[in-house]
Amino acid sequence: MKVDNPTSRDIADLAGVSQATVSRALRNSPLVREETRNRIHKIARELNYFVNRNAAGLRTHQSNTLALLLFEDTDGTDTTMNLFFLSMLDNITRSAAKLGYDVLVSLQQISDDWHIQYQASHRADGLILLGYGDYAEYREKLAALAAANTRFVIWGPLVMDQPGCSFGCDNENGGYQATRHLIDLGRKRIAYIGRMARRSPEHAARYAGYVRALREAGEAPIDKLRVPADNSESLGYEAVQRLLERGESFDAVFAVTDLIAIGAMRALQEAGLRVPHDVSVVGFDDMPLAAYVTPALTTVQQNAQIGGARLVEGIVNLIEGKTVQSGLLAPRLVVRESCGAKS
Amino acid sequence: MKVDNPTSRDIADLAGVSQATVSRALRNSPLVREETRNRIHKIARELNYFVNRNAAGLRTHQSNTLALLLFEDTDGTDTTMNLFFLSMLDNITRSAAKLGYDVLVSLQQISDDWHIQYQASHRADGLILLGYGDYAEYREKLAALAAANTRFVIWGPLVMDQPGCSFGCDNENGGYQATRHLIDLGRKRIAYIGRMARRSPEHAARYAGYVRALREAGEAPIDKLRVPADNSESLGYEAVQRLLERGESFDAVFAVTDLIAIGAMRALQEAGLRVPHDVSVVGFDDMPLAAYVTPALTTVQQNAQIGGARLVEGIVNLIEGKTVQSGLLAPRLVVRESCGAKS
DNA sequence: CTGAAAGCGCTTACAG
DNA sequence: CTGAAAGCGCTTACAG
Repeated sequence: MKVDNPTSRDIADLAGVSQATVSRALRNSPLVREETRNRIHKIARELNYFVNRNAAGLRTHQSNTLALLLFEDTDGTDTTMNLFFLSMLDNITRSAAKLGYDVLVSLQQISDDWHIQYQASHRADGLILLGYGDYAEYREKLAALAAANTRFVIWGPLVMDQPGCSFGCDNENGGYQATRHLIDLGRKRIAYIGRMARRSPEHAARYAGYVRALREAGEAPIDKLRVPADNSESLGYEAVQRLLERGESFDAVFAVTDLIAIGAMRALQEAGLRVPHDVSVVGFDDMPLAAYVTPALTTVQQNAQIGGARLVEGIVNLIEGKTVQSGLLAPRLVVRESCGAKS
Repeated sequence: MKVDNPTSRDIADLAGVSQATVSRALRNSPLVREETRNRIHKIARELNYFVNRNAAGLRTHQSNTLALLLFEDTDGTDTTMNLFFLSMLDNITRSAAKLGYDVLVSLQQISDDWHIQYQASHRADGLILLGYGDYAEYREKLAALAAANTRFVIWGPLVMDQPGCSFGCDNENGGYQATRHLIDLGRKRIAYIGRMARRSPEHAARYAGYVRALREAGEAPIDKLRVPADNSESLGYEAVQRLLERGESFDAVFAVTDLIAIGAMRALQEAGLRVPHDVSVVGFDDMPLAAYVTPALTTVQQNAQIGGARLVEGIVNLIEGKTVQSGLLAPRLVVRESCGAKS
């Protein structure tokens, strides 16, 4: 009665039916009589039997597995994204489990050789790509994936003509919400710190939202209040220093990331300016740190929960041969202390 | 020349050899003549051919996959662990990739039905278990896994008679280092905030290290300076308040986690005590937040990098039929500002 | 060094 | 409702 590595044939012998019937019963085929089915399930449970996925996969050409490829920034210091990805991972595995998929995780450098092989080797039925990187390089790889008929969805900005299907944060909307919040608080001269280049579409979109909010309020963006900065605390710090040295007058800062915002606050405070009394600061990302800095940072939060679910839904639909529309998810403004809305 | 879903047979036809030779060549068997091997590799590359893992796995009874099971605390609020796990995940996937294994990730509730099936279904060759939870429940599940002949390694405390093989932080040593650091700075009355119950072996071990350091310095632990607290900021805060209300005199706090330490610092500062001038504080975990609080927290850091590598090494050895010894990894004291060692 | 052949454990048309 | 049979794409003893 005890079999070491039971197969469907062992179950069949024990149940006195054919192996085919066992296979049908375990997949809950309506073709099998209920009594028979129950008997087979019972025996399988007793023997700790589980369908051999390799055999099933070989037969059906499916793996019921999604490959999640996480691309890391080359410098490796950007923990912000990692933290966001973690909650994504959490939500992706949950959503995938609900739909009967396992998740294979691989951390990659953008420069790595690419992973057409996940699908070609039947290890995964489709790919989910997460991670920001150099856009130009990224794009070329996506084209290669598409050319190889690989099914994939991307988390990231929606870009024209980009191969494949993507979901991402509506950065323009987020930039708008952040700026609008400052305007509603009566701020008049709002500095922008961050990149604007086409190579970083998410920053560009946030900037576009900033401009839209200003325009809507009848104002124009002020060039002198725009300081380019990559995503780091020290660059945010330096950017504000530059603004102060130049003697620009401003009563608010929209920092394109939380890290930049935190550096900006440090520079302001060192210069004797009070946040938010003298200058309001908004960030973007809602990294865990944001709630703990002083004053607690008001910022824009991407919705990892819905994002993860959408990605899984998207790739599973692609796997099932359905058409999938790219889409954007509206972020949420998290109001804390750094703007003076609460006091 | 273009084949849609090429198999080894397609390669064989193109190369004018048998399918068996293709299989051998692709696995770099020395049996195949070099010239033949190269020719086959070239054709495979041109066709974007990758070995069907299901077929190979079915034949060899291997999946070359590790299942990483992350157990979450039931309350779901404990981001500390999640952050640590993320860096573990990173290191685990890297180490696994080096040894030719993929990593399947699944987030689980301790209460979930357990996953003997990962191995039984040939989806994974072995399991890596990460996550703290109710110890008694945990243990029962481990016994079930062991009974089903599942290969697994655990990240966690080393416990007597625990089924399976485990690697973990040497918490006793960490508690010792933290306390020793305080003693070396001249602190005399060192409070301990954290649990001590047998149900949380890691806290108990940290406490044991605390006691050892005191004893070594010729002191005895003072019962009145010991306040039980679970892992949260507010409980750390309350613990110190209680200490202060009771009028205990103390010049240092060893908090069994960073979150507790941060709450403790808040309570001290609100009471008008200066950290580290009046009271030194050490934490444990080195969560990302630790570097950013004021004063920056001195704490004990687990080595996720080595930890991840050891787990992978361990499970792969088990898979290969080798014997594996459980082991502990010494943590590292990260000296920042909260103890006064730097000033 | 290479080939013919068996077989891993399933799923699913086909036949009854 | 059930069974006999084919076949998914590999790996590997066996034979030469």
